[in-house]
Amino acid sequence: MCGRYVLNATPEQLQKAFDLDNVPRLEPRYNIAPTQPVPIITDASPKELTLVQWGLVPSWSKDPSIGGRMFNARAETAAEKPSFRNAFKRRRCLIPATGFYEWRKEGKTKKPQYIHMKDNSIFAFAGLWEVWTDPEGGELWSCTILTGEPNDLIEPLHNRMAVILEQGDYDTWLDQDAPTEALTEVLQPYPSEEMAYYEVATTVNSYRNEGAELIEPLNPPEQQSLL
DNA sequence: CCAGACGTTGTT
DNA sequence: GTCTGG
DNA sequence: CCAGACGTTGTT
DNA sequence: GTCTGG
Repeated sequence: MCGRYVLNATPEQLQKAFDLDNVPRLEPRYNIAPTQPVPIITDASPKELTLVQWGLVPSWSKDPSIGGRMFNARAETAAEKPSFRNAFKRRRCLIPATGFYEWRKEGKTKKPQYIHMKDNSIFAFAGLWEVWTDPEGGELWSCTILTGEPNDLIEPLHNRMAVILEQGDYDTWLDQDAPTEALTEVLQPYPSEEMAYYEVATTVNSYRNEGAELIEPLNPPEQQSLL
């Protein structure tokens, strides 16, 4: 699954990876947490970044705070669930990232692991987005990250993993006319061979902490083999 | 008919 | 223990 | 995801 | 908004 991630790409990387028209200046982020604003690429405006809250608020919600617990949606069921099905049909998005964290349970303690592409390239989570309107007419835009089966790399860490899209599947995912079969086709576990992970300090546990040091390897000697 | 939920993860 | 907030 | 709160009344 | 449960 995915409850904390990293986006420290340059504007050039973002522009190139997603073929954007223009890219706003973005601070590098090493500790993005649910409820925070995140840049996404929507099917409605695929040539630009859109800032939305991470944590999908269904349009019919009475209380938008529900979004705080809607930061993931199961890929297997999102097309049917009342909270997600409309978004699954018409409001899909790419959520750019350069890495994410998983907390591995070791006895009583949880140790954060930083997972990334071996070549440190930028990638995209498969996401859904939604608009919620408050009684005064103000709009809250939000998104969620789909989860699916883990690949062989992540399987020892967790029984779920965020869905990462192949670059060649971006267009399909954002195509509002794509048939359901084509969509489920692209929601496969990302190839293990292209990914790696290592343990990091528990500093990342608090969302208040931020900075490049959060993705520094802990215990570099014994972790080298994993890189 | 109306009331109440609508979600995921992980753990038991 | 469980909910809320970031 | 983890961290942190978890409550009310009345007064400023 | 729409489905489920009573």
